Amino acid sequence: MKARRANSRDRILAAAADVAREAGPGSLSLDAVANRAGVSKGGLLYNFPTKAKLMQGLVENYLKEFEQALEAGIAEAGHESALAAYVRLSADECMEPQPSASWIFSAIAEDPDFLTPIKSFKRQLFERLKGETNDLGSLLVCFLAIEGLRSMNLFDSDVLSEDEHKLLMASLLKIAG
Amino acid sequence: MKARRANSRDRILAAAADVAREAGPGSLSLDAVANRAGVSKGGLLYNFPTKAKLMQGLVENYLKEFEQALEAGIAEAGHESALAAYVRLSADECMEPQPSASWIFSAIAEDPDFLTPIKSFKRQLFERLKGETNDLGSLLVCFLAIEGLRSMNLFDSDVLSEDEHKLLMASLLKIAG
DNA sequence: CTTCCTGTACCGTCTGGACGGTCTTGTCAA
DNA sequence: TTGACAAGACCGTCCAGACGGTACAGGAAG
Repeated sequence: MKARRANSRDRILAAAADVAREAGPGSLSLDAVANRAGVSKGGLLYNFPTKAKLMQGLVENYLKEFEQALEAGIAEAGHESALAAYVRLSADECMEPQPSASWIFSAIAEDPDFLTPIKSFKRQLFERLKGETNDLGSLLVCFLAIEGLRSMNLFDSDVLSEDEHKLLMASLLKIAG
Repeated sequence: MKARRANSRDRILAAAADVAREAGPGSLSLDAVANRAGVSKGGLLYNFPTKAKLMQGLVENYLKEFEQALEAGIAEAGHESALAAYVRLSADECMEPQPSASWIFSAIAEDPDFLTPIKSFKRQLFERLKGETNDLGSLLVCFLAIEGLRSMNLFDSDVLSEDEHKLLMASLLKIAG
């Protein structure tokens, strides 16, 4: 066991996400995160020597969890296409009222380059989906629509009603095949 | 003549957008904007008494210009659907390599509520498009895909190649009818 | 003894904003 | 026409506070 009270690194990461969501991305300060995580500022700085490292940790953690969920979704889907699995996964994720990733805005404010890993991950995902279909146009539409859904969730937009959300998902799954 | 050197208010707004784009959304300070606009900080504060007012001005200006472009696009489209005009407009806008609106991240960091007018504008737009079609599913897919495209542009994502971009637009226009 | 962490005190920088002053322009009575 | 003056537009300086980050003395656990 590495830590006395269950991995303080993860607690800090979770706390940072909480602070960003509840107090707004502009209020993500080291002090606030330390307080929220039940850790002293020194302890925080011990795990993440700089704010940039914290952001980087947030990004890496996000990508790791996303990848796991995606693999699980694809494995579970069985005969369905990977695209369909991705659609389902994203739709479920975006159903939750909580944006859950508004820390991204803090990261961008810190340095826009923090997005680079996310962008390359998305490109990889797209390439992968591309290899499994012969209708590139439909894939593009689907992929981008999901991207739009994610963006709306990120911005905490309530532009779509629940019914519309469901209809959208059904339409996408029909396109995805 | 109200101002000596041609509307300093607009110059400030443009300067703010420039700073956010070039120095990053986290570096959008009043000083930086004032310098960029060729205006003293006092002069800036005269036009926008607080940073929040500046952000508000940015949002309102953005919405105003968007609305104008949209009306022009629709009028120009003639027999085409409003949705198709919206698709074209957005596609053109997102072709430009410059994100052009990264100040939005600064606004969110300042206060997420600055997005409210944008959200309600989007909802209005959606309702309007809804009234002009009988295929809600297709509208949803189109609308969300455009949203995805805008988000990618905003995040300065180069996930899509130019060819893919064109193919996407063609597919969307086919769906939009 | 080392690892991991706490707590506190502190520093330099930057920021938003308040403030008083200054220059220009328009108005209007004489 | 001119001179007085008010209002508008803008400048430059100053400041309290918050922030990221450092330094260091300690303490519990293994």
